[in-house]
Amino acid sequence: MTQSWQRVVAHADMDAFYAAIEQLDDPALRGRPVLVGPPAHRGVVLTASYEARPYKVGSAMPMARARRLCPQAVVVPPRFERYQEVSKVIMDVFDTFSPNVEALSLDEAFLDMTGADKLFGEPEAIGKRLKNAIRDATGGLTASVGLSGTKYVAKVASAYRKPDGLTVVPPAEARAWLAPLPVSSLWGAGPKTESRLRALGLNTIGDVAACNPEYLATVLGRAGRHFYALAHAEDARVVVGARTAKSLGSERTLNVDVASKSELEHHLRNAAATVASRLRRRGAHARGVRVKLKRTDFRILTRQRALVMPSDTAAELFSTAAGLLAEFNDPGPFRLVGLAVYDLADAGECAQLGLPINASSRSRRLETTLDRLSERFGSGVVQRAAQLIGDNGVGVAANLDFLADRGDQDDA
DNA sequence: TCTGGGGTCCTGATGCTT
DNA sequence: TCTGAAGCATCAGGACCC
Repeated sequence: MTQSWQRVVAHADMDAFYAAIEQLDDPALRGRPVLVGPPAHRGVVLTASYEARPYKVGSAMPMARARRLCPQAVVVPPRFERYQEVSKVIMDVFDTFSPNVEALSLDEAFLDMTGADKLFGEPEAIGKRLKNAIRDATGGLTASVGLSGTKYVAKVASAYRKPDGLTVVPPAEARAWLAPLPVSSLWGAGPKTESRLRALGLNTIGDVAACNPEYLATVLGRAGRHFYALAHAEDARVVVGARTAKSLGSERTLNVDVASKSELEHHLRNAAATVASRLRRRGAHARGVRVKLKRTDFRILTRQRALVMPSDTAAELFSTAAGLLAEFNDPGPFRLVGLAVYDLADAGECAQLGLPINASSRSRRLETTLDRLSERFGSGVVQRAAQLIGDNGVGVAANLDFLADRGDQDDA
């Protein structure tokens, strides 16, 4: 009975989302092990279909290793635009169930279903209707759904039976239900924290619940108190609807490790163009720029700098990033180059702050042109175009516009 | 054996201001 | 004018999530 439920939280998680879409779109892939991931030398599996999982293949596994474990698997490059399209369909379904939906990623979301029993029935009925609605709207994709009184327990419940699962955990039973699960099921405890907990003799969530909270706090700091609360099925976090991004970035693992300044700048210039384009699409400006380099030993180095004026132009992001590049006291080589912006001012804030449009109309037009070329031809062309524009402004832009319209890469 | 790309949040160190 | 403490902001790195 939902009377004993102060809140009803549902968590819906699509099963092997990317791989399932590939199998939906290509009947020849159905029933076969499918690995979605970059076909390039360096890369990891984004999603493995359930047919591949008996071979111990899973997400984040190096692609080379996955292919060895499951040589008969079909490797499919990701099609993010298609996944976004299907995600939109699923999110629209969620919106018909609750006015308060918190998307966590393309394929999962929390739904606050408190008070919805009159409309949809008991929690179990809500879960069944939600799963059926997703299947109907997508043409056959399955989701696993968990329902409980808190976000944390609903999330663990959705992962409890996969694929195509439905698990309802009444709040009164939540603590006992969590107790036998491994500590790795604590939300926020990754491999490092799991090792630390196990070293303390804490192997299950029940062990953590029985532990002295002061001791946990001493050992793990604030996270210790957080894990203690979760182990007691206490989670006051509410479902939050629309959330705004706090940072955004673009990074690339390079095919070949790079040490030279000019090559690093080349990659930073491309990243700046991508990020600036995304900022403008959102009508946002950034107040800071961060550069990230990954050494060949996988150590990550970062340097950041606040901007004098919030900006949304590739030129300003790049010039700041290039300045930061000089601050790394490491000769490299590096396997990854990234650029991110943080402390974003959205369109409303920009208007409130009376922010000038940073780019002149001329350079703004050039930037727009580069964005169009980047989307159509890739970053190499952008780089070349940026060099050309350095030589000859508006006339070059006009030509690039024309070429972009023609879709003629060679001429560009 | 070989480790992505997009993010968020937390912690400790450091430097500035009062 | 100098000095130290406290508070705060910023930065770099780490851990985590999907």
